[in-house]
Amino acid sequence: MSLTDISRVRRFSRAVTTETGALDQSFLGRGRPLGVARVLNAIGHGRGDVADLRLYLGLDSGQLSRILRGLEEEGLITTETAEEDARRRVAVLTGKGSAEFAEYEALSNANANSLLSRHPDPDKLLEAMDFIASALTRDRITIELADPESPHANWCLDRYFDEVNRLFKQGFERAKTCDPQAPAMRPPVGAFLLALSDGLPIGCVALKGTDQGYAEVKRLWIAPSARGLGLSKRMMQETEREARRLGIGTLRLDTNEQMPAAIALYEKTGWARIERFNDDPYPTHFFEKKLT
Amino acid sequence: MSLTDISRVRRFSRAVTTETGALDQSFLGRGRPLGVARVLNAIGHGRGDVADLRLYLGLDSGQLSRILRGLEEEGLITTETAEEDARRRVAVLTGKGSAEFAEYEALSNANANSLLSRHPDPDKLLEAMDFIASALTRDRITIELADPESPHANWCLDRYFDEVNRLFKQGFERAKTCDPQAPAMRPPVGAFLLALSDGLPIGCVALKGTDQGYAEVKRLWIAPSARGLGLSKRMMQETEREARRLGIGTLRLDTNEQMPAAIALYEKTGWARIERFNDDPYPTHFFEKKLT
DNA sequence: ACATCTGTCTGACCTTTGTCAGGGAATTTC
DNA sequence: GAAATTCCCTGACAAAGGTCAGACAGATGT
Repeated sequence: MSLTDISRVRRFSRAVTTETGALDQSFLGRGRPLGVARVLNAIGHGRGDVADLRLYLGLDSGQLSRILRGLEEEGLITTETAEEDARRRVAVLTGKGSAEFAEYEALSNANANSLLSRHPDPDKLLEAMDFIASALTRDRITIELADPESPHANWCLDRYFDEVNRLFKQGFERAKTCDPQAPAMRPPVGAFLLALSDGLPIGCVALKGTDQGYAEVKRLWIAPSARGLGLSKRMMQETEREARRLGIGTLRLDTNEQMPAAIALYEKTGWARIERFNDDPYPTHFFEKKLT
Repeated sequence: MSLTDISRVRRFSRAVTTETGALDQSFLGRGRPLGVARVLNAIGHGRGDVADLRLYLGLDSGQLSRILRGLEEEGLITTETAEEDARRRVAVLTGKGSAEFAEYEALSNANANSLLSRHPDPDKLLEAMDFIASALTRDRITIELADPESPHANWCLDRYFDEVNRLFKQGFERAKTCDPQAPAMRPPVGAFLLALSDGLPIGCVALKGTDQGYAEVKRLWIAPSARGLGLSKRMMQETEREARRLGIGTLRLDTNEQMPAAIALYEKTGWARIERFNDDPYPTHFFEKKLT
């Protein structure tokens, strides 16, 4: 790695710490020290569990305990013992606490908004941010089962169709293809998987159950910002695992010659070329994989 | 601005603070509090002036004074009164201090390096980082006079020629064009300007003096990561100001039809199309501007 | 039933950071 | 040359962050 490259990284990190340092400042606008504000925000984001908080914020048990007591005295939270284990405690926002949390959220949003609107090309800035965030949190991307009609799923599918439409010379109409119905992508016949990075969806894949002895893999999509991280391979592995769990023995999929990266992936991971098995006008290549 | 966009910005900022938080941790590996380490590093980077330090690090005068005394007791720095103003003090690294500073630099470099080498496509990551760093530090981009043969200038010029070569279908050979000689780009006949963002060069422009009653604007280049920020306009304004300072009354420039953005800029900022005034094979458009 | 482990809380203590008023020396202004 | 200003230092104090040993209650294993 050349020295210039390193100084580019360091310039980035200086720029970002200066900026996000200013972002931290916004937390101070409400007369509460940073540590306390961070704890309040973490609780607001659903991390009420004390042990979880300690881990997440890297705080000493004594320190966290004091901060929690302080918040309790302010009337912003209450603490209850957890049901499943009476040693553990869980912090919960009171009404006043929720209002205060909302104020912090508004501050954060306003900050993000002003950062974005100061830039002449916000879309490009967002793309670069997504790319970097995906790169940095790569080790923390999770793949989870989701409902095919949930907002996150729809967000991904919309992007998928947009992209396919742009890619195919002849265009792509959702009505003409065999778009799987939601029930076929739900257990026990099928599944829908989302890749989440820090809570935001960055990829999806569907497993569509059929009554013909096989299931189809469809709608594999990875956000542009998350490509090149080996995520599609992970998604496919998870899909196979899910298929096994559902007792499915044979997987099929179709794809188009204009997606060479996808085709290469399938060929590298044990999929076999087969004859056309449907009359969808868009796909040109057909694959099958037996699960053992 | 949509809520999704805002959550994308916030995801970025969380990802980055987690990562650069870990980077700050590295400063703690040497048994010194963060504030002290920051001061030592700033001094190592040439910011020895006490008033400058205070401004740069945002420290209270009392606090900085205490930190400096601490570093002095450790034998890492000495402070001297400035020559030009005996009230001001300047901190200088001792031999031991330089060694310590070098250790911090090595830590930082190793950190940046590991971040980069963990990524499958470091070049793309660097580009995204440059883009964001330029966007965030936009208000702090400075334009300075530089020597046309300095390393920074050469770095920019190399990139300029690379890019022109890629842009022109017929290619571009530095030998065939009228490449101005360095002395023509130095005062008192000409100038060479660099755009610096946090010390790194991100653009250049040359003012080439001639003995024919006008000067030529040449080699206007902005790093891809810094485009769209209105920087070329600022560079051209600075060039005109510099020309006035040198007593130049007429500016000329040539450009190529394959650079529509540049042509649009010239037309919008008071340049007039004129006849070809040289026999350089590459340019297709010629402009002139009278300075009043 | 007993010992052991786990999760949280408390109190004590220290370091670091943040803030402010005032003093002394050098410089600038009039 | 006197007054005002600028720059750095000092001392005092408060707030916040960090660390640790021990107490207590609940969970777990034998």
